[in-house]
Amino acid sequence: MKRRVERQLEIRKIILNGKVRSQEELLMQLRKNGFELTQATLSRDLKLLQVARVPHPTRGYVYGIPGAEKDEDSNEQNRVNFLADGFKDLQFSGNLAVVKTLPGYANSIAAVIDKAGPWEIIGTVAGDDTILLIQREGIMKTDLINALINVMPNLRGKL
Amino acid sequence: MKRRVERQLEIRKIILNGKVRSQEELLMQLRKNGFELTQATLSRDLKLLQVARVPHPTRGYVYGIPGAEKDEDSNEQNRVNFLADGFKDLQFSGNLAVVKTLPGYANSIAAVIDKAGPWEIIGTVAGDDTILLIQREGIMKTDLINALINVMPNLRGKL
DNA sequence: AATAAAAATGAATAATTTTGCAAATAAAAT
DNA sequence: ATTTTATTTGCAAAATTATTCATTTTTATT
Repeated sequence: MKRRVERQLEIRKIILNGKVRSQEELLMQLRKNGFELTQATLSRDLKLLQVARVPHPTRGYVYGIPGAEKDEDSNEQNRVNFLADGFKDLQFSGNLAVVKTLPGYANSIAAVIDKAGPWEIIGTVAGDDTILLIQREGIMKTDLINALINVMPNLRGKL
Repeated sequence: MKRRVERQLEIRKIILNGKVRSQEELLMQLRKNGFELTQATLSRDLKLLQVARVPHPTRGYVYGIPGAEKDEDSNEQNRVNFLADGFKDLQFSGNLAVVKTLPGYANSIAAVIDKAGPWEIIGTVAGDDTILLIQREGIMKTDLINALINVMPNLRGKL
């Protein structure tokens, strides 16, 4: 399962070089660089990487990454790390904790938390960019913070 | 030749509201708002406006304007006033406040609140016609109400 | 190591978007 | 006002991209 990661890194790299007009074109490039795959897989990769096809004044359409500028990571654990980048803030009120995220990240992050199912958190409710965490009675803020770090190591330092 | 400009402005507005997943969907919205056109024309408009279809972590694909995020300002205030019309009711329970809105307004209104980020409110979770506001510890109801009025002046009198 | 479970992939197909072209509409020129 | 020129649009077809389904490959478990 190494190939997939390498491939997506390569895709990012090519995209950031900024001259791809279609998936077919990108596919050729990838094959030239030794990656075997079909357009179907490429489409899925692009979706995962959030690469969009944006209209370009002179070149018709060009693939590009709206937000990012950097490169690296992708795979299941890295997906979590990646999602952690969407984390913005954590605040408490009574037995509730409120996580603010970048738009659209709340559900994914909440899903990660749900899946891990830390004992300290008895449930989550996610909107688009906000997650409500209901913490178990008797839990201290630091316990919950540690639980989150346990689920998403990358959060260390952001909390 | 006025219709085309108006239409494209309308498209921008709808897009910036951020919930369009396909041209068909956008087309319906436009028709509902009194614009007659086909999907082909829409495609061309989107190209002109440089609106891209970007993969969204949770929503599949969403149309958006990569570069844009700002402008508005004068329009922004109008948008806020407009959205305030969707407000229906406010009730409290403990450190929570529940806002009821017309169907479909919750997310937009919550977004306005989030953007303003009043100190009294530490987070929001929005569904379709309901917004949950988590208020900071030690805040009184009147404080929260005033914070809301501050964010959306038009609410004065409705609260 | 064998088996079960989960994830990734390709082929084919469906869904969506773009575009060539002719017709309609608007603007400019006479 | 009429003709000429340029712009805009819809239709239908082409091009492109996304997804379904079956299969293979990888990862986890016993």
